[in-house]
Amino acid sequence: MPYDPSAFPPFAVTVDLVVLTVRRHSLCALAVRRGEPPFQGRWALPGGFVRDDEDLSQAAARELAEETGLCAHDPAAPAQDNGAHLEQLATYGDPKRDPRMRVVSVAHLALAPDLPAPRAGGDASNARWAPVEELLAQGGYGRDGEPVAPLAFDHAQILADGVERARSKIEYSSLATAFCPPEFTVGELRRVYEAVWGVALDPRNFHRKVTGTPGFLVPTGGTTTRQGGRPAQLFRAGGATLLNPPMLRPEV
Amino acid sequence: MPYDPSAFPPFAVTVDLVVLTVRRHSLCALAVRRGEPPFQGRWALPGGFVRDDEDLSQAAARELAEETGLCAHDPAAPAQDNGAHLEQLATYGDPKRDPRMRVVSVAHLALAPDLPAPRAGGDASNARWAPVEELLAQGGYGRDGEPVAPLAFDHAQILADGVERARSKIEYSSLATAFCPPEFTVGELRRVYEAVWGVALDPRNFHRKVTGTPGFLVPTGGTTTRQGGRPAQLFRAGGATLLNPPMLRPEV
DNA sequence: ATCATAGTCGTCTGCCTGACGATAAACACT
DNA sequence: AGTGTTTATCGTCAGGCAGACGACTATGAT
Repeated sequence: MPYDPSAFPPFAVTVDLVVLTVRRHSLCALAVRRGEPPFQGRWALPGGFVRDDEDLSQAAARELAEETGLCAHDPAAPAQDNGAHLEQLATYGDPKRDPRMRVVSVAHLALAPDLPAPRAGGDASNARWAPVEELLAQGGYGRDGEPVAPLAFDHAQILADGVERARSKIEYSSLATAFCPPEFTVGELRRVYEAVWGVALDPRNFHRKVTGTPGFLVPTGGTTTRQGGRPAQLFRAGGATLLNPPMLRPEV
Repeated sequence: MPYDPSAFPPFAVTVDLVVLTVRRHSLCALAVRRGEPPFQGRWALPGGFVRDDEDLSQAAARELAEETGLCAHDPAAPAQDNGAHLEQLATYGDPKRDPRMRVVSVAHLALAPDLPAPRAGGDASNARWAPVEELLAQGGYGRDGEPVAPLAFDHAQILADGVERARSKIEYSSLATAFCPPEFTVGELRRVYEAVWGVALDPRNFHRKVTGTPGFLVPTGGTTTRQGGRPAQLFRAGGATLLNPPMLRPEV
């Protein structure tokens, strides 16, 4: 049995990406327009086939670079120059999830700071950042009132799972800094939490919390006034990845 | 491109299982002995190919039933008669993880109460419960002094990831009850936490904590004395899946 | 000058936690 | 029957953290 290729059914394996960022106070995901059937013209998550000699994380990093120009952020390299956080999310393998053939998709979650306009093979009209509520509003209407078709395949489920992962993971890890530029203020970090969780946080308690959690933030010494108001201290992400004590998400 | 099978490399897709239980105060995993190369005679995690018409979770549930006789516990069914908790863990797809061919393995994590001896296709000598430290002690020695070979393939990594998932998930979810029989005492639940985390917990504070967390435990009215000492109240798992406030794992 | 905006520092109160004393109810001895 | 051992359960107390919120600071806009 071991070497007989007929002993197991062949699968296609893909990686799909949930790329999240925070723009204009709302959590947005990268969506690309499908150029071919099935689901031609519909929005979908970026992704593609895993190549013959690639590891899954390599394939995800390659797709991420192709779609956004971002370098995947190796967990071992804390200096996040232009790197996004990238981690495996979950794997989706319903026999009917792709009408053409049996496809197993290993979804990955990427978190990136706010970026300029996306590019999908150089074609800007086929890729965009969209608020996740808009992408998940099945058959609803977008911000400009036009009807929005649901995402292709099972990508709505994948996106929902990715958003939920991000929401819960910024609670007990320093992952929220992956949404920020290399240097950021406490207020910018707070707006990340507010956008991802969709809640308002008390600026004073938030400030006390994040500056008091060891290893979360290290001051750079500089200040900025890019938000208006009194100048704010600039910070970099500290070495800690697990927050102790964790940030607490307010009750529903 | 869409319908051309030559456009993507074919993969074999398997499910591997990390089946955990608590026996004799220690966290144990199910291991099976490989009967064929590669890694013939070595211990490995149970698993097998995903069939053509199966979803990944169905394949995992089927393998679990074949190896242990357990029914997979659907998250929607809170009554855990003889059902184990089953959830997807992660997917492993290094091109060289199987020397024969390109295999992507979707690992699943199963948590079960203490069971009678395992069976692997009816052959008891080819399946066993082993303490996870023993299985993870690369090239170390088992409890009876005989040398232990490391697990086959990348199964040591998969097992380590599964154990870590279990350790962190019993902190903020009611998953620890999946290690207990349908009715159990606070002391039995505490010994689960102690075995999984490998720490000693204060019985008084633990009792206050779990009985005070809403939805975690519901008293059945009965008592038992199977642990010796004063009779203890019996409880069933409550409906809550997420614990608020969470259990706190003591510091390192 | 005045206002609006955003940041930062304090205070107070209630809740949770860890440490630990005390009591209760079974069993195993003598 | 009495005594010790084991496990379960209840209480107390001090320290720490979180939410609510007042106060003050430093900038730009009018």
